[in-house]
Amino acid sequence: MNQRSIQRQERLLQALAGGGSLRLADAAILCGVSEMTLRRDVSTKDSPLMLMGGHLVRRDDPHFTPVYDLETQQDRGADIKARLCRRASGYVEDGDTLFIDCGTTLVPMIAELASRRDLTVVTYALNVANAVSHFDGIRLILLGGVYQGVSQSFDGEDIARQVRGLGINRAFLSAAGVHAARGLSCFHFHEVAPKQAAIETAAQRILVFDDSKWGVLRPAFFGALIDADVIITHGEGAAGLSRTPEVASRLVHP
Amino acid sequence: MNQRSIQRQERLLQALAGGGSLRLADAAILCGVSEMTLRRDVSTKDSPLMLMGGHLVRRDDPHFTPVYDLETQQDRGADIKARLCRRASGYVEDGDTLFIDCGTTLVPMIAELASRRDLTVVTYALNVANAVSHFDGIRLILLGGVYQGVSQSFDGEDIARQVRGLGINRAFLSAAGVHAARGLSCFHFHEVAPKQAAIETAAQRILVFDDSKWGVLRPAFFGALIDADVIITHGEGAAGLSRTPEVASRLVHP
DNA sequence: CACCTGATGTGAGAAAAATAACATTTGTGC
DNA sequence: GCACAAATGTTATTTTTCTCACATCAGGTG
Repeated sequence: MNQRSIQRQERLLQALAGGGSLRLADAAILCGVSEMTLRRDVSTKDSPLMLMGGHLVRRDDPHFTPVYDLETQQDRGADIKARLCRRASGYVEDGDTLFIDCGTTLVPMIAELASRRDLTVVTYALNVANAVSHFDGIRLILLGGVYQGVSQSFDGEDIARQVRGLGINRAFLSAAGVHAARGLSCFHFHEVAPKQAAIETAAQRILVFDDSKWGVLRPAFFGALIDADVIITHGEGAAGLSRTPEVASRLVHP
Repeated sequence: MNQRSIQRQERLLQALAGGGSLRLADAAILCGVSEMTLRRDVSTKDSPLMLMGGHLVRRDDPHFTPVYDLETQQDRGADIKARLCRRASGYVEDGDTLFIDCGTTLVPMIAELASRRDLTVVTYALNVANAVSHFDGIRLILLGGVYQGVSQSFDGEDIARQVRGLGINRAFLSAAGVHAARGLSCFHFHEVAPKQAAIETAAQRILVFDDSKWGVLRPAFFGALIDADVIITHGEGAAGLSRTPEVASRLVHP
């Protein structure tokens, strides 16, 4: 990718900073080049922009990334997560206050919550908050702090204290690593405090993970398998757990 | 709009809850109807969905709407805000800690910040946080709390205390109403505390508003004109301010 | 300067999406 | 069951977007 091309894309990226889209024709005028040139810029794999029906959008804008892909579907991961989440949402009851962990695993669950009444969602993840914010019927409490781009979540000094101050019925927990002997781990240390606070205070702890996490260790440990009251997973993970006597009874298949 | 149509849209809305887009063809299969039917559903004015190049996306989000529309658009509002923000960003210096108020007025400024070094942005608005989160180079501090959909911002008990605990160089303030005699007002009472805390603690207070706000009173007052060290506006507002002796010197044209 | 190379522009044709017109189905009241 | 209206499906047509091949331009090098 050449220097000018990068400059142009920087410029467009700035124009799209607040989200939104830019018609290709307008973008071409803005950059003083032809539409074709921009098409070429964007068509490289690692471009931060993509083209959707004649409009430029940020490739990482969650509003535009395809969700489903009913036909082609190499997106098995998303499909599995959706199934796990559908199962997980079965535990939610009207009036609940839910803790929803960071990561992408639990995001599909939010759509399932729309039909419930009088829910409150507590989270420290920006992507979760964005998803919840679209539902007028769900009260959203975001625990703020310093933003951590890698996990799309916030690192606040007293997030743990705030969690303890809320009456959380159900905590939905994700993990980047789940190990029969070593328990639950994640990538980032700032996630440990809120996760532990949620485990500590929630009336029910529900762990959701897909089997790519099974048998894996990540740097930051935050709990043991028996900290979860319900474990929702599939495939390898489910097989492994069912052979683990002390938690086998908590396992739920999607 | 008929009952089934509404049901279908509800369903699709849920599928898109976590953000994302859906190919029209996939959506048609999902709903068990033809593409044409969905097109018709969506083509009504008050549909929550819109069609972009064969993909369904949510319409509701304010930043879905095209940002620029160089030729056709009568989107003067956005253009003016962009100009005001470009001016406002001139006050930012490397290493600053900025407070950025809620609303849409100040969002275009964030793009301008990309070239600065070592910035920290403090905000209590979700839309501002989302815009800032795309820039790796800017540290983001989001003041959390209970989400208020109407203003896309958070209402936290001790947001004001947190603001006072931060060393804010420059506060960029928006207002829904600016009146020569009565000062600065906004729609929602929960915005008052953070705004006042920012006014109180910031080394420099920069007020940005477009002239549709001039001469207007809104229910929640949060400050006086002289609370602003710099006032960036245009048109009627600028004319009015230049006739207001005690603040005329603070006025900046874009 | 002739020559090369990479970037960009142009226009034709292919593909996809939007629209419109008309056919068919579904549902409702009588 | 019939008549009617609304909703949906089907097909054809138009419009827009995408892609490709080739022309042009700018900058460097021997």
